[in-house]
Amino acid sequence: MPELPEVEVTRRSFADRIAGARIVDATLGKPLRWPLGCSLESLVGRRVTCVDRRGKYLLLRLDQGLLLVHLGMSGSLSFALNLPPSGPHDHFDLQTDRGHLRLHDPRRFGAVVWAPDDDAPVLRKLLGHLGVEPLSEVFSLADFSAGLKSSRAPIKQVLLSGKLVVGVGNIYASEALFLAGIRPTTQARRIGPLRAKRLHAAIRSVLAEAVAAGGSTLRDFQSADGSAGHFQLSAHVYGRAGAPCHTCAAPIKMVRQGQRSSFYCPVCQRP
DNA sequence: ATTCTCACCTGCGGGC
DNA sequence: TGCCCGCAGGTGAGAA
Repeated sequence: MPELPEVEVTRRSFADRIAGARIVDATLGKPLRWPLGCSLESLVGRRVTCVDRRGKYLLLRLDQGLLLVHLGMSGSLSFALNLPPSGPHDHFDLQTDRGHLRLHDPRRFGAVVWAPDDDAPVLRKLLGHLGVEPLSEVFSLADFSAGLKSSRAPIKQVLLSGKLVVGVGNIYASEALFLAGIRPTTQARRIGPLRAKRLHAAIRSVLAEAVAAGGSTLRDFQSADGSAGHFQLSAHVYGRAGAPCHTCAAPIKMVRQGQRSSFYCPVCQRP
C-alpha cells in the first residue's frame, strides 16, 4: 500500500494532532522487520515534538531521540482518542495523552526503530543512501538527468532503488513512465534530455496528484484518521494488463523486472 | 562499484 | 468446498 503519497497522507492525517503529546504507554506485538532498539519503558514520559517524513519513512521526533516508522508493504497507522482492543496484526501501540497511535501490519515488513539522534548509526544505515525528495525544490532536472546517464540498469529499477530519487514505488514508477512515454525496460543511460525532462515532470506530477487525492490503493489504504484514498481510479497502466490503453487503446502489457510487475503501453511507451 | 537475487510474512484470488 | 499456487504497495543483505 504505501509509497510516498500514502506515507505523506498518513503523516498529514495525524502530525498536528500528536505534536506535543506525552507518551504514557508503549507496547509491542509480534516482531517487525527490525528490533525497536530501546526499551518500551524508556519511551514513557517522552514528548512527541513533530512528525517528519524522509522517503517512505516517518520520523516521530521526540524530546529525546526519535522513532523511525516504516509501513512496509501492508502497514497502516491509526491515531484516535480511543482505538479498539489490539488485533492479531497490531504490532506497535503508543498511548499518549492526546490519543492512541497504532501500527497495523499483517505482513510485518514494516518497522519501528528508535534512534538517539539524527547521526545515529541505525539512521545512517536506513536513510544514508537515500536520494532526493521528489516534491522538494532540491529535485533538479540537471541532477536527475545526470543520474540517469550514469546507470546501465533499466529505468524502472533505477526509480525503485531510491538512490536517485526517493518515494517512487511499484505503482507510481509504472504510472510516471507511462506519462513520460518511456518503457520500463529502457536502460536509464539511454534516456535523452527531452525524455528525462518529461520523466522528471511526470514523477513530480503523479506523486503530487496522488497526495492531493488522499493517497492510492489497490485494496484498503486509509490514513491515520480513517479516510480512504481514491488514486486507483485514475491508474493508466498499473494492474491493467490486457486492458486497453487510455490513450491509444492498445492492450497494456505486463513484464517481470526483478520479481516485480511492470505495466506499460507498447505503443505509447518507446524503448 | 554496480547489478541481481533472495528473504522476510500473511492473506487473497484463481484454478483445479 | 477445499487445497495449492502465485502474487501483492518495500528494501537490506549478500552474491555475482
